[in-house]
Amino acid sequence: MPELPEVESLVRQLRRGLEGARLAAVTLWTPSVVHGALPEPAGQKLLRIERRGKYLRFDFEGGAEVWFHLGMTGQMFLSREKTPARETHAHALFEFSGRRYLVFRDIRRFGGIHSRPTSGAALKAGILALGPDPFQITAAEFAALLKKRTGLIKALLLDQKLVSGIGNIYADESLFRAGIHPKRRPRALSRARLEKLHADLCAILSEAIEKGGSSINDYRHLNGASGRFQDLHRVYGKEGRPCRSCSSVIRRITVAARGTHFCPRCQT
DNA sequence: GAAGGCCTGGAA
DNA sequence: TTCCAGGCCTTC
Repeated sequence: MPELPEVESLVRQLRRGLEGARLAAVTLWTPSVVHGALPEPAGQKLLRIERRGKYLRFDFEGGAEVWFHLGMTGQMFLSREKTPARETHAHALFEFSGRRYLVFRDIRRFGGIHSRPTSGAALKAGILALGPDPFQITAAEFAALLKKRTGLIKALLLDQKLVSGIGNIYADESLFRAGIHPKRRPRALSRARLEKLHADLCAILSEAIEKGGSSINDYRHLNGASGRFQDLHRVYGKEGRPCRSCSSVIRRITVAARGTHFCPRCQT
Protein backbone atom coordinates (compact mmCIF):
# COMPACT_ATOMS: atom_id res chain seq x y z
CA MET A 1 0.00 0.00 0.00
CA PRO A 2 1.41 3.34 -0.89
CA GLU A 3 2.55 4.99 2.33
CA LEU A 4 5.05 7.77 2.95
CA PRO A 5 8.10 6.08 1.32
CA GLU A 6 6.16 5.02 -1.77
CA VAL A 7 4.65 8.46 -2.24
CA GLU A 8 7.99 10.16 -1.60
CA SER A 9 9.67 7.92 -4.19
CA LEU A 10 7.01 8.84 -6.69
CA VAL A 11 7.35 12.55 -5.90
CA ARG A 12 11.08 12.41 -6.60
CA GLN A 13 10.53 10.61 -9.90
CA LEU A 14 7.78 13.02 -10.88
CA ARG A 15 10.01 16.01 -10.18
CA ARG A 16 12.61 14.66 -12.55
CA GLY A 17 10.10 13.67 -15.19
CA LEU A 18 7.87 16.73 -15.18
CA GLU A 19 10.34 19.50 -14.54
CA GLY A 20 9.29 22.64 -16.34
CA ALA A 21 6.20 20.99 -17.79
CA ARG A 22 3.09 22.89 -18.78
CA LEU A 23 -0.41 21.43 -18.52
CA ALA A 24 -1.80 20.97 -22.01
CA ALA A 25 -4.86 18.74 -21.62
CA VAL A 26 -6.72 16.56 -19.15
CA THR A 27 -8.82 13.49 -20.02
CA LEU A 28 -11.12 12.08 -17.35
CA TRP A 29 -12.20 8.53 -18.01
CA THR A 30 -13.70 8.10 -14.55
CA PRO A 31 -15.03 11.46 -13.42
CA SER A 32 -15.99 10.08 -10.00
CA VAL A 33 -12.34 9.80 -8.92
CA VAL A 34 -12.11 13.58 -9.08
CA HIS A 35 -13.34 15.71 -6.19
CA GLY A 36 -13.72 19.38 -6.97
CA ALA A 37 -12.88 21.08 -10.25
CA LEU A 38 -9.54 20.46 -11.89
CA PRO A 39 -7.74 23.47 -13.38
CA GLU A 40 -8.62 24.26 -16.96
CA PRO A 41 -5.59 23.15 -18.97
CA ALA A 42 -4.19 26.28 -20.55
CA GLY A 43 -0.46 25.82 -20.55
CA GLN A 44 0.04 26.58 -16.84
CA LYS A 45 3.49 25.73 -15.61
CA LEU A 46 3.83 23.02 -12.98
CA LEU A 47 5.79 24.87 -10.34
CA ARG A 48 6.25 22.32 -7.59
CA ILE A 49 5.47 18.73 -6.65
CA GLU A 50 5.26 18.07 -2.91
CA ARG A 51 4.28 15.26 -0.56
CA ARG A 52 2.00 15.79 2.41
CA GLY A 53 1.54 12.60 4.43
CA LYS A 54 0.47 10.07 1.81
CA TYR A 55 -0.82 12.77 -0.55
CA LEU A 56 0.97 14.15 -3.58
CA ARG A 57 0.39 17.78 -4.49
CA PHE A 58 0.96 19.56 -7.81
CA ASP A 59 1.25 23.34 -7.53
CA PHE A 60 0.48 25.16 -10.75
CA GLU A 61 1.19 28.65 -11.90
CA GLY A 62 -1.81 30.78 -11.05
CA GLY A 63 -2.41 29.06 -7.72
CA ALA A 64 -4.22 25.91 -8.78
CA GLU A 65 -3.44 22.81 -6.74
CA VAL A 66 -4.11 19.18 -7.62
CA TRP A 67 -3.84 16.59 -4.87
CA PHE A 68 -3.50 12.86 -5.56
CA HIS A 69 -4.10 10.03 -3.12
CA LEU A 70 -3.18 6.50 -4.16
CA GLY A 71 -5.43 4.68 -1.70
CA MET A 72 -4.33 1.06 -1.75
CA THR A 73 -3.88 0.31 -5.41
CA GLY A 74 -3.18 3.68 -6.97
CA GLN A 75 -0.46 4.04 -9.58
CA MET A 76 0.99 6.84 -11.68
CA PHE A 77 2.79 6.23 -14.94
CA LEU A 78 4.68 8.68 -17.09
CA SER A 79 5.28 8.00 -20.74
CA ARG A 80 6.58 9.85 -23.75
CA GLU A 81 3.88 8.43 -25.96
CA LYS A 82 0.19 8.90 -25.83
CA THR A 83 -1.13 5.39 -25.22
CA PRO A 84 -3.63 4.65 -27.95
CA ALA A 85 -6.10 2.75 -25.75
CA ARG A 86 -7.15 3.40 -22.22
CA GLU A 87 -5.63 0.86 -19.85
CA THR A 88 -7.99 -1.04 -17.53
CA HIS A 89 -8.60 0.98 -14.36
CA ALA A 90 -6.88 4.05 -15.77
CA HIS A 91 -8.98 7.00 -14.63
CA ALA A 92 -7.24 10.14 -15.78
CA LEU A 93 -4.65 11.32 -18.27
CA PHE A 94 -2.70 14.55 -17.83
CA GLU A 95 -0.92 15.75 -20.94
CA PHE A 96 2.06 18.02 -20.42
CA SER A 97 4.27 19.92 -22.79
CA GLY A 98 7.20 18.04 -24.29
CA ARG A 99 5.16 14.93 -25.01
CA ARG A 100 4.86 13.89 -21.38
CA TYR A 101 1.76 11.87 -20.51
CA LEU A 102 0.86 11.14 -16.91
CA VAL A 103 -1.70 8.39 -16.24
CA PHE A 104 -3.49 7.90 -12.92
CA ARG A 105 -4.62 4.31 -12.47
CA ASP A 106 -6.34 2.80 -9.42
CA ILE A 107 -7.81 -0.69 -9.42
CA ARG A 108 -9.90 -0.48 -6.26
CA ARG A 109 -10.60 3.23 -6.48
CA PHE A 110 -9.82 3.95 -2.87
CA GLY A 111 -7.62 6.75 -4.08
CA GLY A 112 -8.63 9.92 -5.85
CA ILE A 113 -7.77 13.34 -7.20
CA HIS A 114 -8.69 16.52 -5.34
CA SER A 115 -8.56 20.11 -6.40
CA ARG A 116 -7.36 22.72 -3.95
CA PRO A 117 -9.16 21.98 -0.69
CA THR A 118 -11.41 24.89 0.10
CA SER A 119 -14.56 23.19 1.27
CA GLY A 120 -16.25 19.87 1.64
CA ALA A 121 -16.47 17.54 4.58
CA ALA A 122 -14.14 14.94 3.10
CA LEU A 123 -11.41 17.46 2.54
CA LYS A 124 -11.79 18.98 5.96
CA ALA A 125 -11.55 15.58 7.54
CA GLY A 126 -8.69 14.50 5.30
CA ILE A 127 -6.20 16.83 3.71
CA LEU A 128 -6.83 19.85 5.85
CA ALA A 129 -6.58 17.92 9.10
CA LEU A 130 -3.37 16.02 8.33
CA GLY A 131 -0.89 15.89 11.15
CA PRO A 132 2.86 16.34 10.69
CA ASP A 133 4.81 13.44 9.25
CA PRO A 134 7.55 11.86 11.42
CA PHE A 135 10.31 13.82 9.66
CA GLN A 136 8.67 17.11 10.53
CA ILE A 137 8.72 16.66 14.28
CA THR A 138 11.31 15.87 16.94
CA ALA A 139 11.33 12.69 18.99
CA ALA A 140 10.13 14.66 22.00
CA GLU A 141 7.21 16.14 20.06
CA PHE A 142 6.33 12.69 18.71
CA ALA A 143 6.31 11.20 22.20
CA ALA A 144 4.18 14.07 23.50
CA LEU A 145 1.61 13.65 20.69
CA LEU A 146 1.21 9.94 21.46
CA LYS A 147 1.09 10.51 25.22
CA LYS A 148 -1.93 12.76 24.78
CA ARG A 149 -4.00 9.89 23.44
CA THR A 150 -5.44 6.83 25.09
CA GLY A 151 -5.70 4.31 22.24
CA LEU A 152 -3.56 1.37 21.22
CA ILE A 153 -0.21 2.42 19.82
CA LYS A 154 -0.72 0.71 16.46
CA ALA A 155 -4.07 2.42 15.96
CA LEU A 156 -2.56 5.78 16.85
CA LEU A 157 0.30 5.36 14.37
CA LEU A 158 -2.30 4.84 11.65
CA ASP A 159 -4.22 8.00 12.58
CA GLN A 160 -3.31 10.53 9.87
CA LYS A 161 -4.59 13.42 11.96
CA LEU A 162 -2.07 12.63 14.66
CA VAL A 163 0.98 11.72 12.55
CA SER A 164 0.71 11.43 8.78
CA GLY A 165 2.30 9.10 6.27
CA ILE A 166 2.31 5.85 8.24
CA GLY A 167 0.22 2.92 7.03
CA ASN A 168 0.00 -0.72 7.95
CA ILE A 169 3.40 -1.84 6.69
CA TYR A 170 5.54 0.81 8.33
CA ALA A 171 3.50 0.78 11.54
CA ASP A 172 4.22 -2.93 11.96
CA GLU A 173 7.86 -2.69 10.89
CA SER A 174 8.67 0.26 13.14
CA LEU A 175 6.98 -1.29 16.18
CA PHE A 176 9.04 -4.42 15.58
CA ARG A 177 12.30 -2.50 15.39
CA ALA A 178 11.40 -0.54 18.51
CA GLY A 179 10.45 -3.74 20.34
CA ILE A 180 6.98 -2.47 21.20
CA HIS A 181 3.88 -4.68 21.20
CA PRO A 182 1.21 -3.22 18.88
CA LYS A 183 -1.44 -3.32 21.62
CA ARG A 184 0.53 -1.30 24.15
CA ARG A 185 -0.80 2.12 25.07
CA PRO A 186 1.61 5.06 24.80
CA ARG A 187 0.57 6.29 28.25
CA ALA A 188 2.03 3.15 29.75
CA LEU A 189 5.31 3.45 27.84
CA SER A 190 8.31 5.47 28.91
CA ARG A 191 9.17 8.61 27.02
CA ALA A 192 12.49 7.00 26.10
CA ARG A 193 10.77 4.07 24.39
CA LEU A 194 8.49 6.39 22.42
CA GLU A 195 11.47 8.48 21.37
CA LYS A 196 13.25 5.35 20.23
CA LEU A 197 10.14 4.45 18.22
CA HIS A 198 10.37 7.84 16.51
CA ALA A 199 14.04 7.22 15.66
CA ASP A 200 13.28 3.74 14.34
CA LEU A 201 10.32 5.01 12.34
CA CYS A 202 12.41 7.73 10.69
CA ALA A 203 15.20 5.24 9.99
CA ILE A 204 12.86 2.68 8.42
CA LEU A 205 11.07 5.30 6.34
CA SER A 206 14.43 6.63 5.10
CA GLU A 207 15.68 3.16 4.23
CA ALA A 208 12.44 2.44 2.41
CA ILE A 209 12.67 5.66 0.41
CA GLU A 210 16.22 4.73 -0.54
CA LYS A 211 14.98 1.33 -1.78
CA GLY A 212 12.18 2.93 -3.78
CA GLY A 213 9.39 1.84 -1.41
CA SER A 214 7.67 -1.53 -0.94
CA SER A 215 5.84 -3.28 -3.79
CA ILE A 216 3.52 -5.83 -2.21
CA ASN A 217 0.83 -6.07 -4.85
CA ASP A 218 0.20 -3.01 -6.92
CA TYR A 219 2.65 -0.25 -6.06
CA ARG A 220 4.92 0.62 -8.96
CA HIS A 221 7.34 3.39 -9.87
CA LEU A 222 6.54 5.94 -12.56
CA ASN A 223 8.22 3.69 -15.12
CA GLY A 224 6.49 0.51 -13.93
CA ALA A 225 9.42 -0.85 -11.89
CA SER A 226 8.89 -2.36 -8.43
CA GLY A 227 10.25 -1.03 -5.17
CA ARG A 228 12.71 -3.20 -3.26
CA PHE A 229 12.01 -2.57 0.42
CA GLN A 230 9.55 -5.48 0.68
CA ASP A 231 12.60 -7.78 0.73
CA LEU A 232 13.66 -6.19 4.00
CA HIS A 233 10.35 -6.54 5.85
CA ARG A 234 10.78 -8.35 9.16
CA VAL A 235 7.17 -8.89 10.27
CA TYR A 236 4.70 -7.52 7.70
CA GLY A 237 3.30 -10.50 5.80
CA LYS A 238 5.62 -12.88 7.69
CA GLU A 239 3.08 -14.64 9.92
CA GLY A 240 4.07 -18.22 10.70
CA ARG A 241 7.70 -17.58 9.81
CA PRO A 242 10.53 -17.44 12.35
CA CYS A 243 11.57 -14.05 13.69
CA ARG A 244 14.92 -13.02 12.24
CA SER A 245 16.10 -11.94 15.68
CA CYS A 246 14.88 -14.65 18.05
CA SER A 247 13.32 -17.41 15.89
CA SER A 248 9.92 -17.16 17.60
CA VAL A 249 6.99 -17.54 15.24
CA ILE A 250 5.69 -14.22 13.88
CA ARG A 251 2.03 -13.80 14.75
CA ARG A 252 -0.81 -12.02 13.04
CA ILE A 253 -3.64 -10.44 15.03
CA THR A 254 -6.21 -7.74 14.33
CA VAL A 255 -5.73 -4.26 15.75
CA ALA A 256 -7.88 -1.33 14.68
CA ALA A 257 -9.46 -3.65 12.09
CA ARG A 258 -6.06 -4.06 10.42
CA GLY A 259 -3.92 -7.16 10.03
CA THR A 260 -1.12 -6.67 12.52
CA HIS A 261 2.12 -8.63 12.45
CA PHE A 262 4.55 -8.88 15.35
CA CYS A 263 7.05 -11.03 17.19
CA PRO A 264 5.59 -12.15 20.54
CA ARG A 265 9.04 -12.37 22.09
CA CYS A 266 10.84 -9.29 20.76
CA GLN A 267 7.86 -6.96 21.17
CA THR A 268 6.66 -6.28 24.70
C1' DG B 1 -13.37 4.68 19.99
C1' DA B 2 -15.59 0.89 17.32
C1' DA B 3 -17.75 -0.59 13.15
C1' DG B 4 -19.63 -0.29 8.45
C1' DG B 5 -19.03 0.95 3.59
C1' DC B 6 -16.62 2.07 -0.47
C1' DC B 7 -14.15 -1.11 -4.43
C1' DT B 8 -11.95 -4.95 -7.01
C1' DG B 9 -9.03 -8.97 -7.72
C1' DG B 10 -7.30 -13.00 -6.01
C1' DA B 11 -7.32 -16.73 -2.74
C1' DA B 12 -9.87 -20.20 -0.20
C1' DT C 1 -19.25 -18.49 -4.23
C1' DT C 2 -17.56 -16.33 -0.34
C1' DC C 3 -14.08 -14.02 2.01
C1' DC C 4 -10.32 -11.06 2.63
C1' DA C 5 -7.02 -7.19 1.90
C1' DG C 6 -7.18 -2.10 3.72
C1' DG C 7 -6.97 3.86 3.61
C1' DC C 8 -10.14 6.85 4.85
C1' DC C 9 -14.63 8.67 5.64
C1' DT C 10 -19.13 8.36 7.94
C1' DT C 11 -22.04 6.95 11.54
C1' DC C 12 -23.07 5.33 15.82
